[in-house]
Amino acid sequence: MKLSNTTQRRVILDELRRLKTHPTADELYVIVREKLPQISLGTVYRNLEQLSTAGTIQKLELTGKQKRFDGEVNRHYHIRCTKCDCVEDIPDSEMIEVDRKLSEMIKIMEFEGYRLELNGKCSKCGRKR
Amino acid sequence: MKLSNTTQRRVILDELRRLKTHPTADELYVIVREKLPQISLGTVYRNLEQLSTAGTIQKLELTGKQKRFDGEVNRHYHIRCTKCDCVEDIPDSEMIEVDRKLSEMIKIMEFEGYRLELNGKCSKCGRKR
DNA sequence: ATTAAAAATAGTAACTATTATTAAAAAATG
DNA sequence: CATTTTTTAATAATAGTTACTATTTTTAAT
Repeated sequence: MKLSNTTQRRVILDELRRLKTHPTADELYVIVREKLPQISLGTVYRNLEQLSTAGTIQKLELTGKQKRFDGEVNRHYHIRCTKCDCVEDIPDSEMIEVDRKLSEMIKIMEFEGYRLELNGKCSKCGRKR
Repeated sequence: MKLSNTTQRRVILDELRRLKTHPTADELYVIVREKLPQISLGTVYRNLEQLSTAGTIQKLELTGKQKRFDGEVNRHYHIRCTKCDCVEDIPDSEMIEVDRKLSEMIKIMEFEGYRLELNGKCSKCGRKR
């Protein structure tokens, strides 16, 4: 499936990449409407789906009923804040050891992958670092 | 909030504890209807919610749109099968090292918890041991 | 046991997040 | 440019779950 170059898709992707908040589809919809007031929510959903299928963005299935999207596709970990409920990246440096241990385990035990979500306070809500 | 002792609640809890399949609410509804044909789906949802709030059972938020429930409340890990889509327990023995590394990390980094979901083939679909 | 108060039920409506449909518009292809 | 393909906005439909309500069941206090 070939993705054409539409204004809507370009703006959706640009805004998602600009944001570091891992927005839900409807949060992104509100943002994108500032640039394209007549865009429809369905268009946002469809494009996020297409872009994640194409590997251009990442769909996050974290706790909570809404899916979230991430413009950064390289593997990294997320923390869900137990106070404000936001989702934040965790610096890779903090995860090196765990990451190695997990990779080792999935290899030995013939798993195909894993999904790890950390819970705690985000940097705004008081996580030190 | 005090939970009364109703037939419905008792059957729901019994059946959930008997099953090792981590059923969704509607799967459990089908099972429970064999004992109580007139029970309503809402009752199953409500009771699962109450029981998990009370800590008597566990609500699992894994990949996929439906929540699953587990009669076993002690911490243990789950694998979601990439072939048949079922959810299976992983023997604790296989997870000792990872578990220790994760516990250590959340302590050092001031996380409050984590959620780890493994992906791979379940025992029926060909996971070796 | 009787009864008043509290909690739970079945049935159904409502809600939320997401996906599908469709006719019209835009983009790609030649 | 003409035509084929893809995308869009608007809206309807769906799936999973939660809320509402009148009635019934359970509990607690006589």
